[in-house]
Amino acid sequence: MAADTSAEPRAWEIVLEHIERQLLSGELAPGDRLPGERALAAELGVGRSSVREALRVLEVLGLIRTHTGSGPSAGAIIISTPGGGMSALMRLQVAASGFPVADIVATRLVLEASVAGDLAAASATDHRPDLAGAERLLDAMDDPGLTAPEFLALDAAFHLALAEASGNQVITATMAGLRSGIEGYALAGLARIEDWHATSARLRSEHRAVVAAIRAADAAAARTRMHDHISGYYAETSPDPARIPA
Amino acid sequence: MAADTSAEPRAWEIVLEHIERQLLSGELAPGDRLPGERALAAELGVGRSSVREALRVLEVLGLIRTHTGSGPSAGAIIISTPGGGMSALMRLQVAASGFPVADIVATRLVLEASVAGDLAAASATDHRPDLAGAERLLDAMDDPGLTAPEFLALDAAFHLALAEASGNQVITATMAGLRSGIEGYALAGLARIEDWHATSARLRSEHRAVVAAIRAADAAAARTRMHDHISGYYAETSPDPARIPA
DNA sequence: CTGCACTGTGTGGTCTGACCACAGTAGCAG
DNA sequence: CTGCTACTGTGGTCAGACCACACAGTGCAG
Repeated sequence: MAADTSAEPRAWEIVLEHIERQLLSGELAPGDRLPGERALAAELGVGRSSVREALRVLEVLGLIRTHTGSGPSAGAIIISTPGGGMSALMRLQVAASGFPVADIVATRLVLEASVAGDLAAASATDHRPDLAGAERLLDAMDDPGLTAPEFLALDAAFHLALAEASGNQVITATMAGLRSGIEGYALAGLARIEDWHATSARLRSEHRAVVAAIRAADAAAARTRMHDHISGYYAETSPDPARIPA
Repeated sequence: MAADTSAEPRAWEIVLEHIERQLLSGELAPGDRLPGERALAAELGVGRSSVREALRVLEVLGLIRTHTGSGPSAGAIIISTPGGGMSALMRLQVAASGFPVADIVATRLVLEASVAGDLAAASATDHRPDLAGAERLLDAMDDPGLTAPEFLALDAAFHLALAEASGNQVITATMAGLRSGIEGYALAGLARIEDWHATSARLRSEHRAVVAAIRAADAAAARTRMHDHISGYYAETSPDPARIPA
């Protein structure tokens, strides 16, 4: 119960905070190479294993990429791929029952409807969003030879492409994570679909309708169409139809 | 270019996947204790340091909590505190310039407006949301002796309380993370406020207005009031007024 | 002089063994 | 029965060793 002002951080936390500080101060920036593990350990007065634990965290969080060997691409390099860390977080939290699937779907609903509305609004300005990538995916989804899982992968890529078109990296990364979190459920839900051919046709038509609303700069339509699209698919594949997010 | 089907995962990934599998299969559930690090290492045929790297990741992600010593509370225990992992992720991504602050604010805007609207809609049903905690925070914010940082802390808690009242754990955790990511900016932005007394009064009045709209089951008003509340504060404290999320 | 094989060096990746602080528990002394 | 003392097992940390890898230089063969 003593008034411990220090709290004695663990060794790996020292490393993490050191790197975070250097990141905030600009001493380290994306593209830079971190000092070697041995050098970092000596510099901070901790063991190499503690350094490695911190680096492992940074790697999973999508902040660094490590390569063995020598040369300019070797070592730990600062990157910024938020999607990876978000996906790992969501996947594991779902696995540990920290995130109910229904909440993930509800969040996706909110974000995607907002993205669709924003894209439509942007279409009315001179900063028209680039939907070429998304539409290429829609064309690919028209291939009748696709299996259901292949179709779902393209579907996920389409939704992600819309998020990217919105330009909001946080929403893009979050949606990538949300999608990863429910990927298992999405695949399992396929079994609940009676007529895949009809469902696929409906999904494709809904996708086109969303894009059309965006291109027409009809924000309200874009929002509701995206909302109904996701909500409808979830209702069709959910094992518990009672708990459908509004 | 040989057809490597294995790809030889790294040792710590083996551990991570093992635990994730056990989580998904129900073999491990929140509250359970993981085997000791030495036992896990022996069981999976990896070194203890590799096990520790995986556990460190799980800890930062908010999936386990570790305690030294002996007894029922010692060891690594499965928990589910998504907020922690989300906060670390956002904080570090902001530090590494992976997440622009403007995108975080924009995301917060979307989520909080949605939360406010949903709470208002719920107020019209018999499942009225519990706003007692949020209102207690509002009362605390009326204390004229508060410093600006103290006020901001209560403000953050208030917004989080609303998210919690919505019952969506994903949104709650995400908002906690978003908030952590821009905490530094929020504190730095205080310097840009000319008349803190007036700003504080306005913020408090806006908070009350949002809660009033929720209680009145006026979803549209709740949404717009929350939207304007956040957007307005950000406009006041942003160093770059040009980039205000719509 | 050119080109290729070889060795050198530094990187992350991993394992092992050791020690520490800590907390509960069993056992002993009173 | 009470209270103290070792004991045991936990995570936390460190040091050292070895490996695979990839580049950089060297030196020999042509």
